[in-house]
Order: sequence, then structure tokens, then C-alpha cells
Amino acid sequence: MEMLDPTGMEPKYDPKTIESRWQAEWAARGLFATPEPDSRKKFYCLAMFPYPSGRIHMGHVRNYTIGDVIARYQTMRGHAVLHPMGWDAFGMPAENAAIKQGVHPTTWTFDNIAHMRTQLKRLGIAYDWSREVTTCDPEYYRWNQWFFLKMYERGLAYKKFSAVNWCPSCETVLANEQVVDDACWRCDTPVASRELSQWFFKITAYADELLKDCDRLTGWPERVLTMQRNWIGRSEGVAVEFPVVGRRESIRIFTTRLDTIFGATFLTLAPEHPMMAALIAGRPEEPAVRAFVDRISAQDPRLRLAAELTKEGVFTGASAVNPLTGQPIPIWVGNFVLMGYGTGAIMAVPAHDQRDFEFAARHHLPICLVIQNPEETLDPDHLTAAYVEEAGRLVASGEFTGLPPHDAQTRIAALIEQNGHGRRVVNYRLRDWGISRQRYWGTPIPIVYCDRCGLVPVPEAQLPVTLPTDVPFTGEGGSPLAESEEFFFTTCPSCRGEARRETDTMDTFVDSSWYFLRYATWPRRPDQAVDPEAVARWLPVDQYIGGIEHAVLHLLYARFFTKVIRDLGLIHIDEPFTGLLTQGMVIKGGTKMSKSKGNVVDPDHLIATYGADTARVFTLFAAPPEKDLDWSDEGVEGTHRFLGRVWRLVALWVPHITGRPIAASSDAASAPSDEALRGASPSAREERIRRAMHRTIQRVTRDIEDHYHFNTAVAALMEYLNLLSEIRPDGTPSTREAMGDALTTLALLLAPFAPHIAEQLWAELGHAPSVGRQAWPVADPVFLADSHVTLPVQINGKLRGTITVASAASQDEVLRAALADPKIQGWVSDRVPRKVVYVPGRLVNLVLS
RNA sequence: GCCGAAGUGGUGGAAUGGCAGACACGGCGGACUCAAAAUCCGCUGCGGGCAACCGCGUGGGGGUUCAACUCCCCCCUUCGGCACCA
Repeated sequence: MEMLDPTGMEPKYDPKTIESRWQAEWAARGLFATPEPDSRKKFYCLAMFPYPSGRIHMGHVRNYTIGDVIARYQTMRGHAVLHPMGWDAFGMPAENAAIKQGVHPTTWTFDNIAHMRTQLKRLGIAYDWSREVTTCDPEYYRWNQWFFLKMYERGLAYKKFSAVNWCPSCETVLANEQVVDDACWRCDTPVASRELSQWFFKITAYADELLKDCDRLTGWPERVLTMQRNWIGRSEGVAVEFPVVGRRESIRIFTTRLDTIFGATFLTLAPEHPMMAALIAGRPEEPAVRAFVDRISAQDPRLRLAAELTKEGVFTGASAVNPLTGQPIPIWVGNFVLMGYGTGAIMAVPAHDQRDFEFAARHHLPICLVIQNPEETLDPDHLTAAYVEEAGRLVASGEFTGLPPHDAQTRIAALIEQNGHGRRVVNYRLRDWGISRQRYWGTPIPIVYCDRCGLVPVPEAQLPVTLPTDVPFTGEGGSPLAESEEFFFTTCPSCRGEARRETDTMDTFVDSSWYFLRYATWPRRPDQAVDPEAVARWLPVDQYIGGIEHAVLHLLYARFFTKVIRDLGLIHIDEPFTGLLTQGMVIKGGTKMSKSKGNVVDPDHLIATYGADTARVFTLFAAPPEKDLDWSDEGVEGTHRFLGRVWRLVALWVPHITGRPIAASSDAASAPSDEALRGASPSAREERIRRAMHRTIQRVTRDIEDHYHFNTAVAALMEYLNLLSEIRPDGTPSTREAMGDALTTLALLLAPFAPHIAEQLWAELGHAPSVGRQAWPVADPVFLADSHVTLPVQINGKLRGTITVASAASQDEVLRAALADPKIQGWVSDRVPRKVVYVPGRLVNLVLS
């Protein structure tokens, strides 16, 4: 295959021609196919797959370019690389398009995928497209259903009533992400809360492991781990039973401050507390309490969660006994107590909890100080705020008086456990994952409802339960699947009688919770969800790249699924992603790109104007990957100029190096002036080229390896080009040879960043394709060490001059050279340095009195 | 309120405790051109000076050190996360 113009190298850099040419060539040669198992070490490089919204945006360009640099670099480093791509293809926009434009979600989605696949190919990303997965494909989502059944068998998938966001106008449930400013995203009607029967995944069963394993994720950014830890929200405390006066039951509360229990002067229950009805039945307070509860539950749930909410409440008329003091205390109901956390009931300690303090002050309830502040003695009768610190000593706390709060917690917990009044428990903020969605474009939940047999899981052999096609898209009236008779009415797998299917579909986060396993398997083993052998070979993902917006949701769900699938015995790993890189946003003019702001940069237009290599190199050069990238049209021009200069430099040298002609006369007169090297001997010139070459190899390699700092790697290549550009062909064989090596190395170092131009230059320099299949160059230490160095000389820490000395010079030699320097002498004159600090290779500092 | 990240020229950004501002953009001046574009060369932190040079300078204030963008303490600002979570 001949990729070179027989008449010689084009003098002008024309990305359009070379990019399409090499993309076709790479595809034809199957260059990015995942290798069969061999002796090489594996590297699994994965960028988060996109939702096929229609077109790729600059965020995608950045995300996938970063992944591509890593994949191409690791290939050249001798790894067997898996670098796949796919589509997170279920979701609302497809259904919205169906409602608005009458296009079926399937058509809409697959059209979008086709377009975006083309766009990604135009960027020259090295994907193994044979492993492409599409989550709306029944061959994919059948395994969502299979995992659901496995989890159902193990009690990890269950159904319960729960509150959901409800749009009264659209008559449908909304996902959290479809609620914008407390209103429906489509019709702007305020959302209500509604109790519905919903399916859940029991992620809380793994809460402790998910938290503990955060410590093992050393390749993750600390802030992502912090967010996950916050989200899981583990807190250790004690559940204590407060017997209700005059009844058999007791009220269970949860507290992390058991040391303050002697100061508990009342209990507060959530309005939804299950014992509420029984507590107030027949009491004079009943109507008032009912009115209060009704009023609170009619309130917007979001409003209730706001921190500024006024603490309201009413007395229930009932009382409970504080198990430590034996004293009866009143039971109140309060709007600030949440049924969803702990037990839905708290012991109120106004002296040591700000919320309880405010509540007590408002309702004239007793405040009882039980911890004395060691810094500033508190007056128990005139507290102005709660003392919430865990420092000091207990007071008025029976046998525990005098103990530090921390010791008291342990001692009181022991006593309570001994007496059977309660036990130590761990509470999590994390809730089980509600996966039911009243939507069409998602995975049908494989459950059948039979009047005789009840809830019956669809047998594995009957999977997949596929989406019906005869569904009208109105955007009204709840689950679209309920509209399909063909889908809705079925036979019971158990008794063969008439039955109805579950009409909810799964949250689309289910799809993305295990797709990284699917890439190892698909399409070779369509008969199983994951091929244990292939997964054992490729997983975990060595480097995962995506946006910070998934710091909690997707990354937590994926970790959960991995652990569940491990416990199913299918895989051996505990964690799916060893390394995580969260790239920053692409912004322009200070804000995120958006249509309404009119600051969107269209990747297609960018590629058409400058080529994919320019688009890639600019996104890498403009900022380190984890930071936001401020888009600059001028910066893009500069990057394009850089690639043009690389091209022209190679074009200048190719005839000398390879003997091939140049297509048209290259403008030798415009070549730089060789100023720095005028008069330098050929050997000095060659040495200089080689030193620059090896130093650049070292810098680029280190920048990629250490922190993926592609911006400084590109800067190193620019400096390298600047230096090489100073040298003009003069017919000296040693110079010609050194430049041949230098430019060949430039093509190699450029290959992960700008693969198309690198490939073309590689060929022009007389090498057989492909540059991406070559070994990454290695810096020779011989050329990294200099015989002489220029050393800054400081006097009292201020720079006063420089000297050139042998690298291995002793302190005495350096001192002598420094004092011999006229400039330095002018500063020192006849004074004797009190101290000399010499850091070989770095500087010398003379300390004068 | 708690936790985390950040603050460096006109701009994006560089700097294992060791010459602050690499690299690039922009700007200014020049070469080439009839002219322009493209390309190439030079200068470009601020202040002072004809100049050699000098002083100042990494959000603010202290400290450690021969030496601090970097380490320590206090404060300010911005961004992100969590938050009536008992």
C-alpha cells in the first residue's frame, strides 16, 4: 500500500486529505482490534459512553481525546489495549422526540448513533468498534433483566411503596432529574409528592463495603471519594427505646449523642410516624395533631427539607419514659423530623442541639444542661444557644456525672444494651435505589402480576421481555407500556392463567452500571451477560475517564453492581475502576457552552476548518485535563500553526534525509536563520540535536506517566520544534543523520496526540506504517547528562549573576568561579561569605553578613 | 455551618523548597510583498533609568529557611460537595 505521493511530499499541511486517508487505512488494517490473549500486559482504557443525543459536543471531544491519547500511548508502551465505545441509548430525550416529532424512539436513537459514530471516527479515535454496545438493543437489556431476576432471587431487588415526584398535569411520575426548580420540566406545573409502589435495588446492603473500599481507590481523585463518602453518610449511634406511658409499645429513637440523654426533655416524631394514629387516638389533642400532620404532608417535600424552615410542632398528649432518668417526658410531633432517616423519632436535647433548642424555646419546653463547657462556664438557667461541642464534663447525669462526653457515650451504651433499652446501630444517609420509571424508553422490568399467584418473575428462558412497538406517545397518562395490549396482557409463567405485566421500566443508570463488563464479552458470548474468562483477563478498567457530574450516581451504582455480580460468582474483582480521571468542563467566555448563550463550538465545523489533529491538540494543550478548559478560537489557530510548522520542518528535511524530492519548491529562504548555531561545529550541532531529542522524550513520557499532564507534554514538543527549527540543512552528513533521528522521534512522540499527521510524517520520513504500532522511544541517560551547567549565583538569596561550571564541580571550584565573576565581585568586594549553599546543578547562594 | 479544590502577567497556563512567568494566545516593532494574507525574525510582568542596571512582584498578614508560588499559622475571595441526618 502506497500512502505517499510519488512526486514527493506536499509542502503544505492539508489535514483534510491525510486524515480521511489514514482513517480509512487504519480501519482497513484493523489496527484498533482488541488483541487476543498474549504475553503482553493488558491495559483497559475506557471513556464514559455518551447518550446519543444527536451530535457530539466539545465535552465529548475532550473526553474521548484524553482516552485516545492514553490508549495509543499504552499501545506504544507495549500493552495489549482494550479501548471500546458504545451508547447509553435509553432515556427521556428519545421519548420526548417521539412525543414532539412523532419519530419512534428506536429510529431517532439509531439515527443519532449513526451520526455520532461518524463524528467520532472523524476525530480519529482508536476504538475497537467491533465491541460496540448499545443499551437499547434487546441483546443488551435482556441482561439488565437477568441481573434484576438474580437480584430478586437474593432479596436485592424488592418492591415497596414510596414517595415519588408526580406531575398532576402530565399525570406521570418524574425522575429527580426531570424536576427543574420544583416544577415539571415539560409543562412547568409544580410537582407533588405521591406514594406509589416502586422497585428498589438494595444498595444499602453494600453501604459499608462501598464506604470501606473508598480507601482502596488510590487512583481516584480525593474529591470524588469525599463525595461518595458524604453520599453514603455513615454515622454510628444508638437506637434507644422510650416506653410509652400507659401503652405496651415503646418509641425507638436514634441518636449519635447518647451522652446527652439525661438532658432529653421531650421526644419529637416525624408527622408520618407509624405510631402516630395509635398515640393520639381518643385524646383531646387528636384533632389538632391531625390538622398539623395533614398540613405538613400537603406541603412541598422540598420546602420541608430547607434548612431555614421554621420549626413547628404540636403536643400529642402522650408521654414516654426516659429510660435513664425514669422520668416521663412529653411526645411532640415536629415538621423538622424526617421519617426517612434513622427511626423517624428523636430524643430532643435542647441544651445540646440547636434545632431542639429552637423548638423548645418556641414551645416553652424545659431545657436541661448536662454537659458543662470547660472554656466558659454555662449558666443552666440562661442558655442563649445549644452547646453542641463534645468537650467538657457531664453534669446532672446520675452515675455518669463528671465523665467526658466520649467516655460517657461508651459507658451509657453499654448500660443500655445490658438493660435491653436499646443497642448500638449504624445509620446511613444512603437510601435504596429506586429504579421504577413510568416511561417507555427503558428496560421493561421482568415481572408478571397474576391474580392467583401474585407477583411472578419472568423465567430466564423467556428473556428478553422486549418493548412493544404499538405504543402511542402522548406524554400523558402514566406508563406508556400500559397502553399496549400486546405487552400488557400475558399469561402467568406459573399457572398459565391470565396475567398482567409490570409496565414500569428501569432507570437508565442500570444500563451503565455494568456496561464496562459487557465490552469484554460482547459480541463473542451473546449467550451470557459476562464471560468470566474475558472479564478476568480485562477487568478492572485501568483508566476510566469522564465528567465529574457522575461522581456519585453512576460511579456509585457501577461499584454496587460490580460487588453484586462478584457475589453472583461471575467476576473476581471488588472494584471496577482502578484509575479515574475526571475531566473539567469546556467553557467559553466564562460559562459552560450552551445554545442559549450562543457560545457553542461545533466539532464538525472545527474539524472541517482545521482538522481533527488540531482539535485534539488544542483540547489537550489549553489546560490540564482535570481543570475546566477555556475555549479560545485564537488558541486553536495557534495549535494549527504548530502542526503546520511541524509539517514544513519535515518537508524541508525529507529530501535531504530520504533523497525523495519535494513536490514543489519549499521556501528555503523563509527557513529560520540558524542564528544560535552559526559557527557551531557540526559535531556540536549534532550533540545539541540529540540532547534535545532525549530530553524531550523524557519530558513527554514523564508528563503522561505522572499526572496525564498533556498540556506540558505538548509544550515540550513545541519547544523541541522551536529548537529543531533553528537548524538548516547544510549538507553535513552528521547533521542530516541527527535530524533524521530527531524528526522520526518527533513523529513517534506526536503519535498519541495528533495521530494523523504523525502517521503521514512517519511515512514521509521513509518508515513503514503504522507509527502507532511502534515502540515508544526511550531516553538515553547519556544524552540527558550535561558536562557543563550554567548556574545561577545568588547573594543573600537574590539573583546576581550566572556562571558556567563543570556539572561535577566541587563547592570550592564553584565558589572560586563565582568570586572570579566581575559582577559577583562587585557585590561581594572584600567581604567573606558567612555561608555558601551549593546545590549541584541548581544554584549557588553566597550568604554575606 | 462542615468537608474539599483553587487564587500566579493583558489571556490560557508552567515551575522534585533552588534563576517565578516555560509553552501558547494577544500586543508592539521589523523582514518578505506593488499590496494584503500566509510565513519568518525581534521585543513583551510592573515601576525607574539613555543604558549597564536597580527596585517591586505568585489573594492579604505573620512565621520557618541560606532560599517559599511551593512548608506552617491566621484571614479574604471564588468554585464544588454535604447539610434541620438527630
